[in-house]
Amino acid sequence: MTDRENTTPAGEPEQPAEGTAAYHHLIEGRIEKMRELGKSVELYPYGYARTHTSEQLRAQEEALTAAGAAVRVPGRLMTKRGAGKTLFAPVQDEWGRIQAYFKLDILGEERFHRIMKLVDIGDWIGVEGTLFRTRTGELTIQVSDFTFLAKAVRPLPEKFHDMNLELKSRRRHLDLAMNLESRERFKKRSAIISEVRAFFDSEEFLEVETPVLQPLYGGATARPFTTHHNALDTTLYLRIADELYLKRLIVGGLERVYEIAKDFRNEGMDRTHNPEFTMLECYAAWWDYHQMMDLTERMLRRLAQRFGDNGVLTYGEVRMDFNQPFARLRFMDALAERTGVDLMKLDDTEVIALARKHGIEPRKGMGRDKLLDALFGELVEPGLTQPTFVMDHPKELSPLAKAHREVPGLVERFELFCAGFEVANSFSELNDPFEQRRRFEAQRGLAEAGDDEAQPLDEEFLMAMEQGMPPTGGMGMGIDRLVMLLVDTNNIRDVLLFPAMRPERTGGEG
RNA sequence: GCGCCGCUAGCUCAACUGGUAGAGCAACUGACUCUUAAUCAGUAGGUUCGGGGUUCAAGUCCCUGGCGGCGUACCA
Repeated sequence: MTDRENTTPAGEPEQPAEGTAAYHHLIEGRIEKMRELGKSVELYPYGYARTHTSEQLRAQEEALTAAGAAVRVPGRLMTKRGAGKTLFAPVQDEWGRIQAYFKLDILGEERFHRIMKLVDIGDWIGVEGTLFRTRTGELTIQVSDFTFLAKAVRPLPEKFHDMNLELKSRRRHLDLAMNLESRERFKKRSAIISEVRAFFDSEEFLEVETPVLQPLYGGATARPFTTHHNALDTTLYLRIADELYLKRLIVGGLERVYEIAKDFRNEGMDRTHNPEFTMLECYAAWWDYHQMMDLTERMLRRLAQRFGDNGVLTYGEVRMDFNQPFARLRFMDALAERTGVDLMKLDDTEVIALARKHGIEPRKGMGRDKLLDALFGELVEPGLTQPTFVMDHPKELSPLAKAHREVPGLVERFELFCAGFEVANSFSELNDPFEQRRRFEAQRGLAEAGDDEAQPLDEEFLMAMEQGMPPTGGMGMGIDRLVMLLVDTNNIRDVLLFPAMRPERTGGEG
């Protein structure tokens, strides 16, 4: 939209600017009708005594019809199909639509004129009457009376073309009003998150909350958002992960904790990345990554059974069967298989050569292990369509993971891949404070070499670990990605009610 | 970041090698007492994203800025 739209402040619709734009004429016309309507009805009443939702009417049709029961249903007027002295108009509530039938004979001149001429598409009304089926078989309310509930001064979008993704994302209220499948998708997101909570509750995890505003960020490799606290006159960061605080709770003796919360990462946005996103993290004392793997598998299977087709999910062209035991693949084995080389035996220059051979140009600050990770992303990840655990990653990539109990240079970590993208990340958590300090120091080395995502050393976190952290397994899962998988979309904006958008402006300076 | 494509009525979109900017829906007027993308007749609605340029003439060509989509790179 342009600034034109902003010249009609919401607070004073009585005095629309004398604009030349047609938009004003549409709004002016509606305001004019509202004035007329205001002479006979309350324009903004305080509530409505509903007896049924549209969904309940369908479910209880037989009983309601037999009894000739009067029902009262509020909703939004979606279209008007007038035929002289009658009017059919579907009324839409959260659960769907119910058609209302207005008839001059029944309503009388004044009320019929009101619905026919003064109530606009988009307005909210409550209809009262009895149920019947029309000649064509549609369940309909024979309206004996109706109540005006709220005015739509601004018209809704046109009804039978799809809005584009930008409009849907920027004006989510319109998307939700016009597209019932969009509503269903977001309701499903809610149901998925509820199910995740139910799962963790059943596994006897405690849901906790940790700070969003942190004096030091950590727990992931990413650039943070920075803000300032006035009273303390200090810099604070929006968290990039919950990890370091949740581990302090483990130190404190809470043995199983989880958190579902927003993380913030100051990086590029695209089809699969939003600057703020919802993360699940969980930690369990006495567990290692094998038990976390089992937990993750149980959780995904439960979600696939509830939200998929008996444990089978369809994502684009891909069918994923979550009933079968998930594949388990070692990071190095997968790379060796795709490259034909045992990478453990290569020195650094040979790794660089191999990366170049596969089109990966080493960037500043990219160590050997980051190159391996890039190679993995390039060669292996796209092929991981069925649920697959990738295990035992190089150490440098995972400064918070415990060294592998058998293979030097690796850590006990897994990532879960489905449909080619990462769904979960987990490790046997490092709980040796001396080793943890050395890992932070190594990260500092990376930072000095130009890696601006390297993790800063967190002295307070180390202090907690020095006071004794039990053996612990941890796991993180991007909830938005999970929802994308379960609702079968490849765009994160389809699963975020209000995805980040560039602010709208009225044009450049020239 | 980079590359490609796009931005025209409230919404969805047309407009040939530069030559008077159109349609459907929405709106307005009228007809119609079982419609459902209701139908029929008529009316109105435009700073063609902003700025600059070339030209007798620019929605169209050039420059520049804004916003979006897709691809690509990094990250979940």
